[in-house]
Amino acid sequence: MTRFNPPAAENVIEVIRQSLDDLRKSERKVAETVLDNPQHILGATLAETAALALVSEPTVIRFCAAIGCEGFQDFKLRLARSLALGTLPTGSQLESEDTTSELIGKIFGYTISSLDWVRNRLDSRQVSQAIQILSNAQSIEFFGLGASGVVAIDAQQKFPLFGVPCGAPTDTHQQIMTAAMMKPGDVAVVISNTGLTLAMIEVAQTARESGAKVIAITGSRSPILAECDAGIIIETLENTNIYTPAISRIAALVVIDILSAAVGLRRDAEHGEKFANMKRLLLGQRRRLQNTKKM
Amino acid sequence: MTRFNPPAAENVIEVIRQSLDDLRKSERKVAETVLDNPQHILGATLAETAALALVSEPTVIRFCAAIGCEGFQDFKLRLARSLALGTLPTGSQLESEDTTSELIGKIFGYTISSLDWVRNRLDSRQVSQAIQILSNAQSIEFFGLGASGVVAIDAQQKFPLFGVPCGAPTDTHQQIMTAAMMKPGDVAVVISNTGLTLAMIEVAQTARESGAKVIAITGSRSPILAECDAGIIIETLENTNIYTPAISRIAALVVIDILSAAVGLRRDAEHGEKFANMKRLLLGQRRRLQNTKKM
DNA sequence: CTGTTTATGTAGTAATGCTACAAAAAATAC
DNA sequence: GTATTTTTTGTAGCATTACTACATAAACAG
Repeated sequence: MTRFNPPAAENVIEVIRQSLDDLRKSERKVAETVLDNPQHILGATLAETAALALVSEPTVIRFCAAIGCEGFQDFKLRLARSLALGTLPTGSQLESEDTTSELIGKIFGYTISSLDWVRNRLDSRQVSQAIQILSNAQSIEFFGLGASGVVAIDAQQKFPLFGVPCGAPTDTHQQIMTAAMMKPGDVAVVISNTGLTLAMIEVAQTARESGAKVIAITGSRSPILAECDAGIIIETLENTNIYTPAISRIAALVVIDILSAAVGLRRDAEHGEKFANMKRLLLGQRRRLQNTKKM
Repeated sequence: MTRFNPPAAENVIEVIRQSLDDLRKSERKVAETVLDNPQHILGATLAETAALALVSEPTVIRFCAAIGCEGFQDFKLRLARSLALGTLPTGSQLESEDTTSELIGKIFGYTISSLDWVRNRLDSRQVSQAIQILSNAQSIEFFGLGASGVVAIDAQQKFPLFGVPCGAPTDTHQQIMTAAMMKPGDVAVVISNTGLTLAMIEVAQTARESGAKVIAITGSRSPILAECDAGIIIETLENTNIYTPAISRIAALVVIDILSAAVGLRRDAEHGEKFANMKRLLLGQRRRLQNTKKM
């Protein structure tokens, strides 16, 4: 009776992909048909789906049961939910005739669905490894150029909140100097979307030679990983359109959020209380700025 | 026959809310029932929904038609899609026992649904106004501190791609100086999540006195708006949890994407071709960095 | 090759969504 | 205020749809 544990679904599409091997031959035909064009299945009826997969209707139903759904209807609902994110960017080619509302919808939609895509491809083991290293860091330096430089600066603003002193030098000379001055116990986080930028590869090498641990955050399985102790790959869907928002930097910011939250939670017991004060100090800063104003 | 133009749906829940006034009495009962507990309707059948709203089944169907759906099934699918975003953050309180996978899921989920929230509350007229001003700018200066400073730097990296020279001074003294040196035809974009930071208010005033147009990007209907020619309010849901990702900076980046894309599209005819070159130059820059390396 | 298990399809059933029509309510005209 | 039209809502029936019991076919073991 029991074939395998029914995967408690959240993202059906992902579940189907993972269950592919456990399915029977004709059930797999259904699975492939669904994966091939999920959007179309949404509009289709049970009979149509069966015809499309060249199987009988009950097989489709058994397929639904196999992936943990109550029935075909339930399956379609879950599918709709999964597709809500993945579907958003359809027809999101920006056009100069677009109204502002359309532009807002398209760019937000594209950003949201891209983030979903990134999430599904993020390797939690890579992230765990990075957290492990960061948790034990005495100090952290973030390195990046261009858009990745923005991410580095952002990270440098977040981590101190959890009791880790850190920096983010912005120009290549400062970066190499800082990397050269690092010492065992320190951690260097090198951010490079392409992973090809030579200046960044060099920073990674230098930091490592100085005895620091090196973590890379990059957009693909790129050369820079060879110079690092841990690497987080943020896979974004390439989009050649000029006006397309650069999703990689936003995805990287979210990863920074994850890392800082994880490190923060680990240090919670020790530094948790300090945070409330920090926030009050920041508030005070805003007041004090008024007095030091006119240069 | 024709009652009102059927709203081409995207987010059904939003459509329902907007259509409330145009609906008939008993259709509105259905609408309210759905809005009251959309999650429950997803699992319900047509008959159940009708019973819950104390109306007949055809009324429910007419309701579906009125909000632009093909029928009850179609309505449920669209509802599922809308809810996919809105439901994500449930139970996303971060806990120190969370596994890395859970952490990733929660933070991405929170970010995604927050962006959806922001999108639904963004006033396209405010954005249009900002686009209008930016399109005519001779040069643009972005101002921000802390997390907003990161956004300013990001913006300063994007806009030049579309033919607008710009800057983003980072410390308060540079900011005031730059603001004081601006001239008619220039545009200052002042980014402040709180909208209370005095240094930023001052920058806005100074820039305006210099004859520049001033645009504010802020988190609420805040005092800084009084000093500006246009304002974009990015409403984010406050979350007091320490480790919660700062959604406002990410939302602001998306807004920057929208603004830059819009301005870019407007200048398309003139500057569109230049972009391809720009990208090639950037690639070359990566190579050249190797030679200038060792300080 | 035979018996057993597993996988798939056929045929029928219950229920679901939908439509034609009628009743009721509201609006308008006189 | 009544009559007539228009609009709104409900009733009853129909066509489809999803699903289930059973039978057949395929795979496998001995």
